[in-house]
Amino acid sequence: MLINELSKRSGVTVHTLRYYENIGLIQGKVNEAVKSNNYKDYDEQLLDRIEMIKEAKEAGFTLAEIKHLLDRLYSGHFPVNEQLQIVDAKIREIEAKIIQLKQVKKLLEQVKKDVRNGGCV
Amino acid sequence: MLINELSKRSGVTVHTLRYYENIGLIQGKVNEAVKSNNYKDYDEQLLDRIEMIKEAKEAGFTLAEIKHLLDRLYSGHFPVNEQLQIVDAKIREIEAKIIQLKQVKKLLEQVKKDVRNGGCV
DNA sequence: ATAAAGTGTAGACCATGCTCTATACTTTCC
DNA sequence: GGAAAGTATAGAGCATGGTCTACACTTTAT
Repeated sequence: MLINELSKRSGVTVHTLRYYENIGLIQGKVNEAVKSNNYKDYDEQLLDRIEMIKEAKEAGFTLAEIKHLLDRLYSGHFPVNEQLQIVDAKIREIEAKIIQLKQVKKLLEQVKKDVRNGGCV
Repeated sequence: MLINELSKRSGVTVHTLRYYENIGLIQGKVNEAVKSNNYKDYDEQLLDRIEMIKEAKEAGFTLAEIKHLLDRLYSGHFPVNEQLQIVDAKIREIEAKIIQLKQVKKLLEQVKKDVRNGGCV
């Protein structure tokens, strides 16, 4: 599909998709059969990849981190052990973030109690 | 205390503290009794405030959001109900983020399984 | 008294992650 | 065939959150 369709189906603007392509996060390929233009073709599978990008972004990972992770996972040139390590490391990072968030939540719940009892914190 | 001490005790650089002061996140007050300089004095309580800033930042809140939250909580000029609402809203945001992270974690655990079974994802 | 260290303000600069503009070409639709 | 819409590339601009430099002044230590 062309970039416009990818944009519509992924919900990511054409501008942003091009930005992603610039930093190597996604990649389309020019159809060699067509010589009149160098329009890029984007694979269906990119939709999954973009979904993962979105999720990971929401989870607080930088685009550089996401690129690194996806590149290695999709490359197939890395031993399973290494892939597992990468995924495990990310899982541990996420767990750490969850713990962090729970702490903040606890802190806010304390603030809530204080507000109820004191008025001013 | 002066900014250097605040920096050392909070673990935040002087530069960053000044940046925080510029955007109104923290505030020192000039000692009116001293006329030879306009060095600012920072209250002990700021240490708690800075801790909260750090935690909230880690949790993914922007400085603007943190400022807004802290301003309102520490102002004392808002009815308790409103304060509770603000805190509750933040707590709900955090809960949403936790859920998001758990989803990503699940996704990664799926990836892990795929890696184990297939080799290539 | 003088050097070193600290303080204040202003503004430049940087990385990240977009977002938009300009330019030029291609395709599509009427 | 000609306008409208789509595509590509390059580069400017923007918001956030710092980070650093320059400059002028004050305080502290020797």
